[in-house]
This record gives sequence, C-alpha cells and structure tokens, in this order.
Amino acid sequence: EPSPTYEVTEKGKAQTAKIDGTSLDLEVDSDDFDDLEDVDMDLLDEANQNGDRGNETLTFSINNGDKERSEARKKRTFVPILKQERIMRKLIHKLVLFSMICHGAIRNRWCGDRRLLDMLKKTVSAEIASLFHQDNADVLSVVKAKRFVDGLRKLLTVFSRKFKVTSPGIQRRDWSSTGNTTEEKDRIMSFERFMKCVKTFHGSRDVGAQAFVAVLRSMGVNARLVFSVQVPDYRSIRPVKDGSNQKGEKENPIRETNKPKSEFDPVENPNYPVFWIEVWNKYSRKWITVDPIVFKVVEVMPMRRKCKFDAPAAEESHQTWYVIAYDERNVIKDVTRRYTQFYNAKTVKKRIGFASDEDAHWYSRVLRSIGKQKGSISQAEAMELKEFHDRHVCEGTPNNMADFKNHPVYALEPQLRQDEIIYPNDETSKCGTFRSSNKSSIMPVYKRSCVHKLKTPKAWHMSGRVLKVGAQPLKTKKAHILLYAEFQTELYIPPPIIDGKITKNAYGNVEIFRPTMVPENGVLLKITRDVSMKMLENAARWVLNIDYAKAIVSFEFGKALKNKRAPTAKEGGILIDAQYKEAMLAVLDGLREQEEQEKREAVELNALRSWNFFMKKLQIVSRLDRSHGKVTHSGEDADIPLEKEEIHKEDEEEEDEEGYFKKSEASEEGGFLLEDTKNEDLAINVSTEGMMD
DNA sequence: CTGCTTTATAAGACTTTGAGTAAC
DNA sequence: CGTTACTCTTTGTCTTATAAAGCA
Repeated sequence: EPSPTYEVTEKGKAQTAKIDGTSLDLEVDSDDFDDLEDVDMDLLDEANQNGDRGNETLTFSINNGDKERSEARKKRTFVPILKQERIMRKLIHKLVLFSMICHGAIRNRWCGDRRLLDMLKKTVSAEIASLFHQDNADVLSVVKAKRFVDGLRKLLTVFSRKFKVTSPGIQRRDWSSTGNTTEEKDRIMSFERFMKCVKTFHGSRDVGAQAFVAVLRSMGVNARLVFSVQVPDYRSIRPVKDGSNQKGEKENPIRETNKPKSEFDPVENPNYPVFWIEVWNKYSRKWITVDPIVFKVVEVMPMRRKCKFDAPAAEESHQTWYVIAYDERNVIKDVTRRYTQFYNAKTVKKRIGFASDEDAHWYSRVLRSIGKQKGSISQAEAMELKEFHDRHVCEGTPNNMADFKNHPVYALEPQLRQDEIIYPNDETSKCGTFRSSNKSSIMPVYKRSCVHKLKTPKAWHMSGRVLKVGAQPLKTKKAHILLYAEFQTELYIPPPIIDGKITKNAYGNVEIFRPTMVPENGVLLKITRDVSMKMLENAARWVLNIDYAKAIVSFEFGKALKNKRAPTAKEGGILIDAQYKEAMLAVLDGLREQEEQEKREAVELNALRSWNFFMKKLQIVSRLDRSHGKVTHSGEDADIPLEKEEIHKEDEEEEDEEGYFKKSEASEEGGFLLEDTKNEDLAINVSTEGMMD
C-alpha cells in the first residue's frame, strides 16, 4: 500500500483529509481514482465554507462505507501462497525432516554408548533388573511377559521420580514461526554434556526419554528410541497471518526455554511427547511403548482406538506424521503406523511423497542412508510387519466424506476425477457402503484398485502404448473424445530395423517418447550439451552415409494462437541401426574433437591478431621516437596526451571490429609506419605456427 | 461442535509436427 | 540460391487442491 501523501484523520465512518493548498503535492496514480468515487461532495462544500484558512485549506471527506465493505470482503477471501512459496515450504519440510531424523540417529547412538551404559549399569536395583531376564524354564511365557511389563512399570516409577525435567525440548513450529530465528537458549548439546545430563538425571523431556533408553540398554533390554519428528505442513497453502504474526512472535513458545518453569504449564508446554521408547518384550513378542516423561505409561498401542500419542489435527504444537524408531544397532524404522489411528485416511496425506513418487523415493532413501542396513529380517521385524498389516486392515473406511478423497484404499464415486472410472462396476469392486453424516443417502464404497485413469488413444501413444484390438471406450468426453484405461492398451512395438532401413512416418521422422519405442535393432543417439543435431546428422549422412531418422521425443507448447501456432515437435536425437552405433560414436568423437580444435584455433587467431595490433602500436611508438626523439614523462610535453589519444582511438576501432583488427584501414591511415617496416613486420600475421612456439 | 456446501484463488493438466523474414 | 536462425504470441480451457465462512 503506498503511503498517502495527504493527512488523514479518522472520524467515524468517514475520513477527513486536510490538505494544505499551498504545499499540495498530490500524485494521483490510477489506483487512486477508485477512491475519488467515494468523495462526498456535500462535505467538501461544507468544509470549504467554514474553512479555517480560507481558500488555502481544503477539507474533504472520503466516504469509506463501500471501501470498508470491499476490504472486509478482501480479508475474508483467502489468497493462497504463490508457487515459489509452495516450493520453499516443501523444501523446508524436507530439510527439517532430514535433519531431525539425523538428530534422532545421533542421540540414539549416544544412548548406546558403551561408556554411558557401563556407568548406568549400577543405577538399577537387582530386583527390577531380574524381571527383564527370566530364565527359569518352569514359568509360562505369559507370566514372564507380565513380569517383564511389571519390571518396566517399576523402572518407570523410579526413573520419573529421579529425572528432573528442565525444558520442554523439541517443539513443532508452523509457517508463522519458522522464519523466527530467536536464539535458542538450549546450549548446543555435546556428547559430554549429554553424558553429564544422564548421569545426574536432569535435562529436557527429550533427554529424559533418551536417558531411559540408555538405562534399559545398560541392562541388555532391546529398547528403541522413538522420535515423533515435528515438521511444518508442506501441503498448507495458507499465507502467514499478518496480524497474528507479531502477536505470535510475542507469545513464541521458544521464549519459555529461556526461563524454565518448575511445573508444566498446560497452555505453553506441549502435551505430547516427541521422544519416547519402545521395548521388545521377548516373552509376548510385542513392542511395548514406554513414555516415562509426559504420559508416564507402559502399554501396547491399541488397535482400533485413538492413540494418545497422536495429537488432534487442530493442535498446532504437535502433529504425528513421522514416527521414527532407532534400535540398538542403529537400524531405522518408520513406525508411524503404530501411533496413528487413521494413517491411511489422514496421516499419509501430510507426509512427503504422498503426491509424488520422486519424493516418496527421496524419503525411503533418507531412511536407508541415515540408518544402518539391516541384514535378514529378524523375528521381531517379521512380527512388526504383520502388526502393521493388521493395523492397515483394521483402520477400515473413513468416517467422513473428505477423508475418502485420495484415500489409498477406498474411493467414492462422486469424488472421482473427470478422467477416472470404476471398472468393473459391479459387486467385485464394491467393498461397503457409506452414509454421509449430513445426508440420508447411502453410497457404495469402492476399492481404489478398481479406479482406472483414462486417456485418449493419442495420450496413450505418448506413453508408448496402443489400444488393443477391439477395445471399446469406457467413457466419452465432449462427444468426440474417447477415453480408454491402461488395461485396454498394450505396449507399442515399433517396426524393427531391417538391413539398416529405418521406417519413418509422414513427417520423415520417428516418435520415441519412451525407451520402449526404440525399435528392435535400433539405437537412439541423443542430443547432448556438446553433440548437436547438426553433428549427428553430419556423422550419419555425410561421414557414414547410413540411413537415419530424426527422433521426436516430446512436444513443446508455445501457447496456441488461434490455429496459427500449433505445438512444435522437439527433436531429441537420431535413430540409427544398432550395428552402426560404435562407428557413429567414433565419428561423433572425431567431430567433437574437430569442433573443439576449430574453436581453439579461432581463439588463437584472435589472440594473434591482437598481438599483431599491439606490435604495430609499438612500432609506431618506436618510429615516433626515432624521428622525433624520445619523449620523457618527466618533461610533461604536450605530445604525451596527444599520443595517448591516438592510441585510444585505435583501441576503440579494435572494439568496433569485435577484436579483429581491420588491416586495410590500419594501412590507409597508417601514416606513422614506413612502407618497408610495415611489410616486414606484418608478415607474422599469416605465419601462425611459428608464433605459437 | 462437526462436517458438509459454497465460494474464493492459484496452478496444473491438457493440447500433440509453423510461417515469414533476415542473414549467411 | 539454398540453408539457417530467429521471432513471432502472451494466454486457450477445464479441473483440482486448499481454505474459510456459512449452514444444518
């Protein structure tokens, strides 16, 4: 908003602007004309009549009624963030995710440090420790399992009494606070400091959970450090609120780390743990979740009920989207499934990689690269896989319509995209019914696997597929656009190359949109940074004299201008018979070499010409010296500036000719050079070889 | 209070093989 | 005379995701 050039005082619903007539300097730009419509002429007249300084002061009012309303409307309407900001958010999301997973891995390594574990060994009473390793054969494993859990409970009680929490630890930040670089009062944690914290049983909530892991591991219990990574929502396109931003900064949750409170304030402190522990109960073969800090519980996560570690969607300070478990061997496992009731319906939609395979791959690579590679699947891992599968099945259908959208397992017909269809549309594709809470109507629930994406035959061709014989369109759009599903198509097999003869289309080229579209016996030589289409064609046509075809790899769409400009085919290389591949590569190498050689020679030639030019200048100077005597700089002769000017003039000429010295001109206005020396010395211009040495 | 509908906006998907002119 | 490089145009439509207010 440009600042107004006039003084404005608010007065109820109307604004009164006073403008000093003498110093009036009002620039009206086009936007301001909107405001002119709102000028109340009556008020203006009135103001003029009782103007305090006569004609010099002009007072008028702007009726703000309409403007206010439109601004209110503007405030109501939501303007999403722009593309660049979306990209930035996604990048930050990934960056935080990656660094947090690394952070967890580092802490986990600390929790398994030999020195630390040796030190902690003595801290647990033998009575409790004995419950984790029961080797009496006559006791049922059910009983052992119960005793194991009892041991955990007792340990938790002791530990949570002993451990002093001094700060809340890691907390989630959304977009309104990610930009704040308020200095963290938490000192940078070193391993030495961590050791000290664990030894003296004090630190943040996070350190508390980590210390508990270390205590368990010191007794030889298989314990995992679990980290619920807190990331901002990259799917959010809501702009950062302006008004609440300053307010938000004031009540920034970071502030409280400056002054740790003795007791947790439920408003300012998180109600959900970020770090907790999973313990493998070898007697019941289940992972037991232990939180000694926030919930102070020891339990097996429920199957169908809400999980207490999972915050509601409205909770800004905590979201359960990525739960990472680190075991004693530093193997990383994503265990989010265990802690979210509606993983398929809600959680996956917040995770990176939900809408992009590339990002999904990125995430799995992050997990693989940070964690240690596990060898064969252990019994615990097999049990866990089964557990996750059971949880997946148990989740069932969403309980509201919105959650069916893009649900990985289920689909509702009214939510399908325009180019999607359910096939087969019969009892085999239905797997239940859904009643919207608002409507009485009941609609069938379909399996997502029965939802097929449709394309036109041309679009399928672009993906390297052709319609099977006799395929009937599953849908017709706009009367003439026939749409087919992938299962109605098959891979396009181009005609093979026989005897080096390449089958071309009506445009004299071949379409190779996919690698599968390269014909048998064919090789696609692609255009690269230093191999141009011209070089490829030269090599095939003039050097090897073989049959080839330009390959169209995609289309470029400059905006179609009313039948005038259609999409243009993009040439990506040439197609040749595979038998000539080696020969072509060799020729291309040669051509590239030759091109580079030519480039080098051009540079050389240019350099030599510059040298020639420079030499000639020297000759001129020396001739002038010879015929007019040496000019000394100390003498401050009037000749000096003159001579300088002369040289400058020639410099300019050189620039005009783009670095190439114009021989004819130089000799024409030469004047300074004597005929004989000119011919002698200019000879080097031609003999380049001698010069290079 | 919850969840659906309506109404905003930005952006993506979709499309699927030039012509005329100046310079070399 | 044949070949090559460059510049036109500037926004088409339809669909989707997301958010927030309104409403039942």
